[in-house]
Amino acid sequence: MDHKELISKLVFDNLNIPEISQDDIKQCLNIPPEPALGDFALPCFKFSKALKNSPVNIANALAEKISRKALPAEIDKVQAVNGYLNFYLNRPKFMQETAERFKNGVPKQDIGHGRVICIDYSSINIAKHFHMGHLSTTAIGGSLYRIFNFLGYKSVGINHLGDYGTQFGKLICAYKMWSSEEKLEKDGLNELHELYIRYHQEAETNPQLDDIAREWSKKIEQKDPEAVKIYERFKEITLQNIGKIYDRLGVVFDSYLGESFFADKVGGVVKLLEEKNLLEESDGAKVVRLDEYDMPPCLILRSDGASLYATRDLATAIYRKQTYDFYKCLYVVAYQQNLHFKQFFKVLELMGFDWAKDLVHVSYGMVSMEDGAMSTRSGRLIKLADVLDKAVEKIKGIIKEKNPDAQNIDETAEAVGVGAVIFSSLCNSKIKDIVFSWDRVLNFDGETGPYLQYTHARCCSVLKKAGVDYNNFALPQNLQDIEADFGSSIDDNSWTLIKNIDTFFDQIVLAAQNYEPSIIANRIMDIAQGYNKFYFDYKILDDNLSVQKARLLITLAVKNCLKTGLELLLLKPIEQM
RNA sequence: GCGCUCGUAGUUCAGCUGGAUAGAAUGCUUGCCUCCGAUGCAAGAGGUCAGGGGUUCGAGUCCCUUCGGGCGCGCCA
Repeated sequence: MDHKELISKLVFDNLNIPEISQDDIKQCLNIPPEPALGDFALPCFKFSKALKNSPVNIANALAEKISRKALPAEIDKVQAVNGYLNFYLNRPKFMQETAERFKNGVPKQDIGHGRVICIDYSSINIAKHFHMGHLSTTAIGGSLYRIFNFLGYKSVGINHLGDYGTQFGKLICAYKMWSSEEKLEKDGLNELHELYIRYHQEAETNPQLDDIAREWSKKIEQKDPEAVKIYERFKEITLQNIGKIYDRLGVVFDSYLGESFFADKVGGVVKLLEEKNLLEESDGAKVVRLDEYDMPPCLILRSDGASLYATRDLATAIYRKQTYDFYKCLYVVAYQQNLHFKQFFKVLELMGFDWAKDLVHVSYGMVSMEDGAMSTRSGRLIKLADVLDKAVEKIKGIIKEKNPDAQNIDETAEAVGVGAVIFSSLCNSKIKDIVFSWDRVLNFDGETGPYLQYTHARCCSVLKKAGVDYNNFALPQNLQDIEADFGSSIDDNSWTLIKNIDTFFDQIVLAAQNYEPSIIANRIMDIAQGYNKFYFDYKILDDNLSVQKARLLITLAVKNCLKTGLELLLLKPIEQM
């Protein structure tokens, strides 16, 4: 029986209000703001009317009545304060149970039962640099991918490549005029980036360029061998470059089917829309009216008959449902596109697909620069690779300074530097906008990734010193038969720490429900802070082996939470740094 | 103009279905390594939870309204 169940039963048995059930009482239970006020509290204000008495008197009477009989072993005492009925758990017992429960890792429940979660994330554009604006979708999606797998779902990562559109005609036009395979070979994505910028500059004074570009676009669609060859080369260069970044970030994809794949599959969608009588002509274009739902119409076909973003998204969603039979399909895309997703989800629903309700737009805030939005076209952007490199370099300096004898400095600096950047992107609510700042992204003090990794390494270090084989969760011989004594480390900090560990799994579930990795980030931050204070307050390797065993078990539980949490946030739980 | 969204210490942010004295981190000031990793720990200072109404025994949290920032609103994605 869990504590809420136990406590609500205790109260129910002593409170005689016919219209209030044990379940109602359970619902009312909450957690006091600080440990000094107990572990669970029942506000008695609601009973005031029924009992025609003041909340203070009710709480006092309940406390007395409950305390008169013997309390269950889990509960230490019951106290009434200002109309609240406060319950105090037995700390050593609870700490022991929790630490034992987390000894072999974070205990898991299978909530997913293998159901498929499609996650459309990162979804980069061909021929463009991976810049800071792309980090959120990649980090959030990559983290959700791991979170859902952890919970027993089957994640399917989809990189819906931006590989379709008129910009590729422009790029080929620019390539033919100003570039060559030699230059591509040498400068790769940088060359493509420069061509893109140059094209837009020159097109302003030379409108003929757009005509040539349009020709090339048409040639790509008609599968003209030369156009396709050049275009495929652009794609190859992009994927090579960005693959390196994905490796560094630790994100994976199960599919790279992009827009071009779906561009010639929109016919079926249009036909279906016509059959359902949803399509309407308007100013030469074909639209689905959504007035009834307080939304502007959803554009399906341009006046020249070409498909649009929404059309291809409809085709893509149908394809994904057929291919993966997903339980949910997530789109990790910035909030600018809120309306687009609302519209396209609604259109799918109107088409009669009941699974439209399983599509979720996971929207997040945007990253901008101090002087405005990032833009590839104008060349105002900050490349992620540069940020990662700078972070790694700075970390390397810190390690060399503080821990000159460290092993594998390069490897460690890579894990910590990259981790710091990822963490900065995952630690806040995803909806918040971020103004990029070098100072902020390169600050490693306080609530940062390095702090978490440091704390994990610190745990490993103590455990190792004590002879704990933490990879196999085995205590050393000399502690095996000793009874752990938790009684000597039950202050409020240690207590809060253990309670944060106790509910760690629930937080992971909450993070999944809200598609919000920052919930996990906040929790492991609390655990790390609590542990660092614990570490300072107590000697882990106490001479008294019973005490030592208890503290090692707490350390192991902390380590396991940090490891799992870090991994779910794409950070590496390194063992020394 | 309409719609969505955000507004909490100087700054960046937490704050579970409404609950007790609003919490961290970072600036800043100042302590702590003869002891398990000082990338650590602690103390001080810093708040009209944007303003105003309302619902409630109780509002940072819910409702209305004003102000301010961001985003979106037909042939881009």
